[in-house]
Amino acid sequence: MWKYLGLSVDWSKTYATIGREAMAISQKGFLNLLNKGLAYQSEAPTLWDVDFQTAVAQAELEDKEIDGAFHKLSFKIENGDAEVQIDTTRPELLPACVALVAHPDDKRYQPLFGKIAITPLFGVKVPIVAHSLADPEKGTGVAMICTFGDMTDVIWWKDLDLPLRVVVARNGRMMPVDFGSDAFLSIDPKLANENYSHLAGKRVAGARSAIVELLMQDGSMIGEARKIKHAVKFFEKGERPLEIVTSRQWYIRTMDAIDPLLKRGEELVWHPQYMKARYEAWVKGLNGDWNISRQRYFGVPFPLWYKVDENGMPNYGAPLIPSESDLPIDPSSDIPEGFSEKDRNQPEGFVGDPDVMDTWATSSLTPQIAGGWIANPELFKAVFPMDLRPQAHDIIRTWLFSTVVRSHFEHNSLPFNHAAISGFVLDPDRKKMSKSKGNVVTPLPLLESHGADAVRYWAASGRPGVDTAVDDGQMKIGRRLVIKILNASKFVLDRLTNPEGEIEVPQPKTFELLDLAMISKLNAVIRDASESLERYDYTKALEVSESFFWNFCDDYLELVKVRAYGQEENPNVDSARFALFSILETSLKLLAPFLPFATEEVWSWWHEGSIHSSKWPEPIELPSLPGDFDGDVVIQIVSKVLSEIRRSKSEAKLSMKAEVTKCNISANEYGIKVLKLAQGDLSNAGSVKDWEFKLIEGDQLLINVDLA
RNA sequence: GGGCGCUUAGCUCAGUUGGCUAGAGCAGCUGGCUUACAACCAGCAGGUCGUGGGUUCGAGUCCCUCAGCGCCCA
Repeated sequence: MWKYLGLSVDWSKTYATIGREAMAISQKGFLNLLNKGLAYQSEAPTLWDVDFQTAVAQAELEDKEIDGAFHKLSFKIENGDAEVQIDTTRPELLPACVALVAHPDDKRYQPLFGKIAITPLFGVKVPIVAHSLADPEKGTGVAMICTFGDMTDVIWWKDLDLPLRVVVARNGRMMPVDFGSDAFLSIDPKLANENYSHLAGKRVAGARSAIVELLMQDGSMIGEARKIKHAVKFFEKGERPLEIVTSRQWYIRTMDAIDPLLKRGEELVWHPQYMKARYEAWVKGLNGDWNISRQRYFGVPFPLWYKVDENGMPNYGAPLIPSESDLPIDPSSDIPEGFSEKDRNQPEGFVGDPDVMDTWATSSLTPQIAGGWIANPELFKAVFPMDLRPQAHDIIRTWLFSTVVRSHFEHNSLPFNHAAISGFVLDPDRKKMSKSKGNVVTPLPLLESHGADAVRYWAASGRPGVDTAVDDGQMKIGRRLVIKILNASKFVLDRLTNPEGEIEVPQPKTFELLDLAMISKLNAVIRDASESLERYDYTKALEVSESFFWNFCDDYLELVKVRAYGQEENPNVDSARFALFSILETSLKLLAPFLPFATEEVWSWWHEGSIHSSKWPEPIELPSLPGDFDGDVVIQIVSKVLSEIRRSKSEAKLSMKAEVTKCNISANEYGIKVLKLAQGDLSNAGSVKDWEFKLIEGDQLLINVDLA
């Protein structure tokens, strides 16, 4: 497909993010972080997908609005008859309740702070506490704090130094719990365990309906559940809300590096510039270190083992680290130095780290992988930091961000100097494509029906950062430009072909004003297109080149056509042919990045090598325009007269070939000078038999056409 | 709820630091076989620049308000 598109790729320099090389680089990168103290492991509450059975990082989260319901529960207060009512969307976590919380300024509940409430069904004593994150507007204003219902529970647990009561297992089921044990002290363990037996082993959703029934029977649920919509965290690929579990995970210390990472964002040149804001918003919004552990089968394993003590407990504090030259390793099959396979998973032996790395932990090293960080240090030195990261805007927070993080820590530099952020390709109705909607337009059929040049022409009309709909019309215009190039090239080259069939470009002794003016316009286009490309404004570069070329075909080519045939008496044939050739050759080069196949085809008509490895055009050096003539103005004046002649014929519904008996011009001295110099070409192009010039003051150019 | 972007002709889009009567292509309409091209050419018509204010001699452009659309995030 890339070849079909005409991408100029060095196929000897491809890379993959799976395989031994990528694995070795991921592991080396990780070990370097570990050595610098920038990677650490911690036993902490982690967002957990119960279906994928793995931890999930902040970058992979997605909030989804789902249906939920508030359940109003009544808690008794110790030593008295008073009650307090709470609203919760997750009644099944009642056995995990560790406290009740209200806002410190909430007058309704201030008298309760410091008192003890007793959970219904389970008889667990929980303190009533104050915290500013409790929302007085939400439900009754009192929330129950559980292990862990959401990220706010984690904050409360940390801030308020609360105990843990884990009831949800990593598989998403209610785990066995013994009420009466230290963590689950209850005033009535027998009843608590009896109630819990209805929940144990059930999935969260099943446990919810079971406990609602128990609460109704018990009388501690007030009224019916009230349906609400609320935002819940999901793994972006997951189908069930995330749970929060406590587990051992590896982290990269990004939180300490927020300021330097913001500075990296400043250093990077963004195309378009405003995309930097996305990066900055993401970095400023980070709320925890980057969790790179994943509990999956497939992935790059952490290259570590742990010694196991005599009781069978791994010593996570002192991992056994392989030497860099042994990378990549797989701790589940490779053996740390000083041990043998029979020591695996044995007391006094070792155990491999069971986890693998987040895929972004590898993708964040793509510049290192592509640059041959380990295998080809010379190449790496030459290409790193890279010039350009091209990518779409949706993965600024993942791919771009994580690559910047790794490069910052590993090399103290940016991974690339420019980031070109593209928009999405939308379907023809400007809707985002998605597999579920079935509106995906794949590139290959487009390429087959319109041709690669036409598709590229359309694609180039999408400016950096701007979403672009699949547009058949635009591709047809590209197609038309391609055909125009072929035809115009044929005409120009035919004029330059000598009897031996070779292309011969004459060096004129003198130049016609019109030819010089056109070349000076071309020079301006070269400068404009080059500058635009430097700014990554490829759309502008295409636009100026295309409109110049179209103009060249419609006006200039018609004007010099007859002269270029070389049949007139004493016309400056060489000047016309030289200009035609120079303009064509340069236009081909200017359009080559956008229409690689058509331009290459034409190029091959008289060249051996590829146009794509030819030199980018520079302004053509020529004798300057005589007197005070300005190229733009000259072309403007001549075109104006030509188009006036055409308009007259069109209005008279005549053929363009129709004869003009006399063309009457009123212009200032400058205008008349220009037109007299271009008179021959204009007469040819407009079939004008006679001219009359009248000198007038001012800048007006009046044209009166007498038709036969 | 926050951030960013978009809103200009029927459609797709240009429009630089504010500066002549707001541009292009497509579609539409009227014509034309013209020795590169009818897969083409010429011409014509088409806009209250999303709304409402403000700054200015002057606003599509700068500032504020509101509305609609889109993306990202909470």
